[in-house]
Amino acid sequence: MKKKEIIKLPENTKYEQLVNTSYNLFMRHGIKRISVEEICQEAGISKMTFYKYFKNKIELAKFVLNKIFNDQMKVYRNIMKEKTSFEKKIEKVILMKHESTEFISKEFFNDLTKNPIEEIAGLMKQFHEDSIKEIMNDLKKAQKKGELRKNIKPDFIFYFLNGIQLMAEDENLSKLYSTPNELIMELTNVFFYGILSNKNVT
Amino acid sequence: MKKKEIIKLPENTKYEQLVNTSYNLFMRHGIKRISVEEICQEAGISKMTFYKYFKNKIELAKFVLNKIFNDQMKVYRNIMKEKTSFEKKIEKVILMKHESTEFISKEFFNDLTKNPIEEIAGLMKQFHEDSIKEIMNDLKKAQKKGELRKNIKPDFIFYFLNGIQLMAEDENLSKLYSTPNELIMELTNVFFYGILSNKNVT
DNA sequence: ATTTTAATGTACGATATTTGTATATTTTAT
DNA sequence: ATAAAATATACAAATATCGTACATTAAAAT
Repeated sequence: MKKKEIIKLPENTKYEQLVNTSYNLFMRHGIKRISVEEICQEAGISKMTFYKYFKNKIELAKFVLNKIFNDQMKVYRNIMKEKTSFEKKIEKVILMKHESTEFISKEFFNDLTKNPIEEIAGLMKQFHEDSIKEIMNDLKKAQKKGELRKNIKPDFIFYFLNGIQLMAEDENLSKLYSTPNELIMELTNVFFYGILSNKNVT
Repeated sequence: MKKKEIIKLPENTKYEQLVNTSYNLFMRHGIKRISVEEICQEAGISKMTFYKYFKNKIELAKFVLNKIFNDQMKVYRNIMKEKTSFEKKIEKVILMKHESTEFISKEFFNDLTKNPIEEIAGLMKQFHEDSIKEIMNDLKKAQKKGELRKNIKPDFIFYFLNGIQLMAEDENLSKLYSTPNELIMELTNVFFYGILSNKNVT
């Protein structure tokens, strides 16, 4: 007789405790530095309970990252729904991006880019592509509405966005900034404001 | 033929690099979480060089803590030398204490109190006693000058200060505050302002 | 009250990481 | 060219972490 496969998932206090504390710990110290036992201690649960909900630390990290990503995209979509100018929206998005990465420590960022755990790296790539797709869509719409220069090819924008991602991962470039946030902020800034339709350009 | 025992210590770039980066890493993550290799990588030195200057991580940590303590005491003494009212000085000291612990992460604090490495704990105790002694002295002086209530026994103040230290280490008390800083701030506040001479009291 | 279920604590072998040192190589200054 | 200082690499020994098994306790359901 095997054990039941169905586990009542959410709304569980222990479960939420686990997710929340690991979220905080990961944010402050990255994934590598945090041990399962530390998470359990901090969350006030036993190790066995941990392994009931998550196969291992990586799975938990993936879940947490998912949460972060989805939360961010939710905010992004809400901003895009607003009825202000495209320029204002972009401004807000940049600000949002900046603020949301503000608690993300250098070590967390490094865990995700420099010495990434294989699985996590894949997840991050997925997230990146998804967000690119969605943003691209919005950009195309904006272009049609004349809020962006018409003479920029969507493909160019796509590769430029990828370039930004790569640049953000370049440690030589990173060295020029005291925090990853600064670099990312700068890059997105250049990206968005650099391609904003000049009022005199067709 | 043994190697020379004398090593030219300071002003060395590598040496300073080592001390500074470890200071930063310790502050952000505590001692336990940081490995020697990580320090070396971050500082851009080899492990061999590390072990030339410091016997091990603990010794380095002790050195760094020493530096922090001495720097703090220097600031304290400078404040005490000023020619304002005792009340104002205390205010400044509290502020200084608060600010100096502001970069000290929760994890660093925990390393020093909750699960302390034996040697480090001893050092911290020493620091604590030294500072108590010095502060006590200043308090006695202030008492003589009538800036503090005369009817408080120095011994009481001594034990009260110890009590503060203990309270700061009590994790049940800590839970009431989001950061250790807040708790410490509160405690010192109560201590200093609670015993400040009421203008109507002899 | 008794049974089921869920959570915990302890212990443990298997891995993985970290430590501190030895050795050979490279760099720097003289 | 030579000596002194720093580095890279490799490594055994010590530690830490992982994931699981088992016995125990706590809570919930019957």
